[in-house]
Amino acid sequence: MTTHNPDDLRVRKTRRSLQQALIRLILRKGYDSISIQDIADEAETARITFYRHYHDKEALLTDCLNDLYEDLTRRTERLTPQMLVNDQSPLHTFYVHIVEHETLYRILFSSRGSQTVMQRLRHHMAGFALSTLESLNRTPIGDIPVQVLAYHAAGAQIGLAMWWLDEGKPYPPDYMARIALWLSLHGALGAVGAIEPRIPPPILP
Amino acid sequence: MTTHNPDDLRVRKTRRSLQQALIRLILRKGYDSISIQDIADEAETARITFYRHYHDKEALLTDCLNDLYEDLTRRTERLTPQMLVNDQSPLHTFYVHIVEHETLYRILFSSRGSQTVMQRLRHHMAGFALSTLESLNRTPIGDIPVQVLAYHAAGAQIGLAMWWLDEGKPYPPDYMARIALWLSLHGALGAVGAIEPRIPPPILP
DNA sequence: AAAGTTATGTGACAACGTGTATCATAAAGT
DNA sequence: ACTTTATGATACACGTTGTCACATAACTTT
Repeated sequence: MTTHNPDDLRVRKTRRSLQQALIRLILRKGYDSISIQDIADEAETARITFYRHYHDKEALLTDCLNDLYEDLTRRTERLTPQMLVNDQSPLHTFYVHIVEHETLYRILFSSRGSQTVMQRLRHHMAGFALSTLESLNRTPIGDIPVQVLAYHAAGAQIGLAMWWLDEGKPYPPDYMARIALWLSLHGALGAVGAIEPRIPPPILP
Repeated sequence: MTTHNPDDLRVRKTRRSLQQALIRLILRKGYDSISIQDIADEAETARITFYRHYHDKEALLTDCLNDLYEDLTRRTERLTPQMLVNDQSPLHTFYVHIVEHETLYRILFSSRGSQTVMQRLRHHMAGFALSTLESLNRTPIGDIPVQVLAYHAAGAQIGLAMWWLDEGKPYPPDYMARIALWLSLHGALGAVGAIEPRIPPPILP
């Protein structure tokens, strides 16, 4: 496969066409049933041109998702301690992003969506959780691994967002963002007002 | 497609062969590169026989995973308040189950796993969270919807388990079960020892 | 155990998707 | 204007899919 020059106008135009074509096709008929020929037709380009830029469908999808994540990351700001209690949290950005790209998120979350997407999203959210933890400027007690903390929170956010879309967005995005953050911070016992007794965390064996 | 009698010995034998063949093949060469012919060869049956029982590869995989899910449901018990602080929680059952069926869970959690089964697993975990909340015998403060609480916790558990398998099981199952439950109960602020000030939950708009 | 029923095996088929090759053409870069 | 390079058109070999009849084997029923 010839290595194309990414700065060439033709190359950039072709790749952008292919990416947008894939998005449109995913919205129209789901990911799995899409063939390379479909993408080429939709992008109004030759099938062989696809192979000159991407090895397979997954590679193109990855390219698209990178853009989506870049867009999300660009908007996501670090969480400062003061921001923990107001509406300007990165989770708010997340929920607004979901609303803006609702159809796409809906398909990615559904049974027709790709699990690869979810995995990437989980890593992304875990990274956000890690930086949030850093901004708190405290280390976990009881030798709780930070990774455990991060992926616990990441899964919680994604699972909640999936439920929210499934149910047809029963609550507004800003409420979801605040309650989601609050729950991750204070836990279920905080939610039921059972603040005592505070049981110490399990110790690593 | 002829409707086969599931009680017929030949049918049960064939389906079992196909299921086991798929598992073996996934172990050997991954899911994506497996063709129907491969499955038929491995199961020592004719290719057309596959089509007489399953519509496609995904259907066979779903069948395998449904069995897994049923097995987990059978073993999962309600969480009593006393069980919250010891090792006998359903989460312990969950992690032991993952270890026992590690290969299948890897598939389920991987990029090619079925999102449908994942969705069912999420609902299952959410139901478990709901019954846990009931056993606490307290209602959430600040009008927090119980569904939000449940799916927040469910996502956290599944996300954490996925990370744990991805990382090659860096901690023992019983530690994971206890830390997972503790984190859902006490939250991230509990994990960093920041118990005050206790910020009240957001109010529904 | 014999007769009837039903699942499986064989071999073949068209349709489709994939990946690659060649050569001419168009569009970019210098 | 000249050179370089990406794209388009066409074709090919190959593997996979889904579906036929028809014969045979295995199971169920009496």
